[in-house]
Amino acid sequence: MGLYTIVWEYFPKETQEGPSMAEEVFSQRTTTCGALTKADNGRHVVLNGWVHRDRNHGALHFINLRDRYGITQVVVDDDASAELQAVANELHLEYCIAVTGFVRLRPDSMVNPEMSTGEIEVKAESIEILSKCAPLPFQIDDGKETREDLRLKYRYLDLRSQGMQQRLRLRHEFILSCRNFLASRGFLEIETPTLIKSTPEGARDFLVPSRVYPGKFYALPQSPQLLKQILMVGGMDKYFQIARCYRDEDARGDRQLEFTQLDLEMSFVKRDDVLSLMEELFNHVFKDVMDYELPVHFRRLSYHDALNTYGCDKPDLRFDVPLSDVNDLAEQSTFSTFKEIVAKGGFVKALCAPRTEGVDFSRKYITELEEAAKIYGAQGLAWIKVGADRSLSGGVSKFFTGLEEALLKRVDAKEGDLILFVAHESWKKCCASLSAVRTKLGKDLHLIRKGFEFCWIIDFPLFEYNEDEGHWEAAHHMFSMPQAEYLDTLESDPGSVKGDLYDLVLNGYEVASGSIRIHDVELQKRIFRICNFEDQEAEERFGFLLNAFRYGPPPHGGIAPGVDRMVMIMSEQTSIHEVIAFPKNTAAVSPMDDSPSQVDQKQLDELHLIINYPKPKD
RNA sequence: GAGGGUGUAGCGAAGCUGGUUAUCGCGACGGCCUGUCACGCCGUAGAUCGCGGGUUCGAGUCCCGUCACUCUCGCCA
Repeated sequence: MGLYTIVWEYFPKETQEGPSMAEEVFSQRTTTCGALTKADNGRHVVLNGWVHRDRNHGALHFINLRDRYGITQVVVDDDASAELQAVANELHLEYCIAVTGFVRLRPDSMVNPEMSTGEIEVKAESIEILSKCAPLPFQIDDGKETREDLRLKYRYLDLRSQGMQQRLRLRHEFILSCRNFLASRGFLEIETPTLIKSTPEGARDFLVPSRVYPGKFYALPQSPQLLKQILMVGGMDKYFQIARCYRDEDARGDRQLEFTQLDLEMSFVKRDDVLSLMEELFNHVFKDVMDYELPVHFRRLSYHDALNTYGCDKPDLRFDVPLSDVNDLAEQSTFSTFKEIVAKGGFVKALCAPRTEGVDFSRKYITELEEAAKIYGAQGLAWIKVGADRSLSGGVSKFFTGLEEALLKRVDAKEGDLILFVAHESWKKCCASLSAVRTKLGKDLHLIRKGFEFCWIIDFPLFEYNEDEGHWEAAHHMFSMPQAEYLDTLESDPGSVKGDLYDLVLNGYEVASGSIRIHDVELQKRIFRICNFEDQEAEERFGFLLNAFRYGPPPHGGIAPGVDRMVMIMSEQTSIHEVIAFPKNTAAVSPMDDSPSQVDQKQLDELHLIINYPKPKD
């Protein structure tokens, strides 16, 4: 960047056009491959870039020269010197070259309306090969899917593709727009350390051994949670940070070991202040970056309603297909499986798959849907077809005699639709399995609308019971404020306590999570105790936070949108690898540099580490 | 930790109920070509069919094991 700035300043525009100067003194780039138009006709230019296409007609030679800014057609004419012809014949794809020449208009019939530079071409006077390129391990941007591990191994080549260039640009613009907005609202960007104290907050920590203190470790932050709260105690009032976070858990398409959050925290705010700020932020950013108008306010759903209506706490609202409670109808039916589950206090829920052109609700397809439900714990998927004149047929229809109209009305079914049921003793598993069916239907029946559908999920439970460990733990994290009406019943009925918690959901992905925080020592200790941290242990692990809270902490709260996921969704991708320059694969390996790798014994010795290798499997 | 999918030339794919010389496109290499823009035309090389074992007269194809990648469950406040 600095280099080009210097060149521009050194050579004001008028002198750039003098061929002798540019040619003799500087073969430095004078313009980029996306900049030239017919207004530049006659200009003398130096372009740098890569050979994107090479069309050799013998005496006439076309080269598409590409850089980050675009593509310009370079022509080596039949009147070119023998020397220039020789260099042109030597070119191959992805050679890095410098082209000196004149901008000229293309003949009218040769204008390419597909290219922004399609009205002009550069007649080459000389071409310098800056560096050659070995035969490519895969073709860049040829429209075909290359195996991802190969793309990641040669990421530097993959990054040259138009898609990666556009997505990393979008990511830059997204972050820049967020920064600008937050700065304009008085937020300070403050960096917090990435070597911090390990605190058991949920995910497994990445640990960094201390050389100076044998047996002691730093942890990489899972989020700057406690540090940003302490910044609030420090009177910083409004803070944000583009924060790298680390979690040593198995990766997925939308989860990396390390990821980036737009972490922010505000003092003297209530929940709705945070929600409003985020709505304004994303309205600003989507308009700024994509010219996309979001609604001023996002829909809000309680956690309970989200599960009950869509079966999950991150519903994709780009299509409808709501879930209905049918316990009462199941009870009146003659289907013993349903009746038994209802009798045990379980749940029966149903949804209606709309008749869709080109999709046959065959037994085979219903089995596919059933498989999707079973992954989330359903024992089976019951079904009924709605025929002409609204008659019910197939599946469990015979058990619903006399209940036909009530059922049709409940799930809002029409002719040709398919009604699907899941029954389970657990409400969550019932919801989750039918939600999986809903999600599959959304894709298969092409129900998903274009666009961006945000919604808030609020009123989450503060605690969840951990069956394995035998105690309550924080559903979100231990620093979230219980809603005021539950303050007296925290200990007596943790399961019913709702927190001042909020998630932001976009197109079926959780894209941000936050809460109003606790800022009272005694309340914080009560939460620790409920989560099985006795005072002494809490003091050891979180003493620095509790100490800070003894010195006039302000009420505060915040949220942390995931940058990778946001940019992934904005660029219509389904993997965050597509918006990260150098991602790791699902096996936690970076195929390009082959990390993680072994280290020298000397390094281990300095860190006082002995490796206890796992025994090989028999 | 568990389940599904994939693995055939440098890349992307085809290869049927097992059958003898494993096919196509792109790329590479050589040649021709004055208006292309995914240029075109002619030719050449390039594959232990992920790896190991088994069944069989015969395995890319069937079976078992294993590895890699990938999706999902668990896990991820």
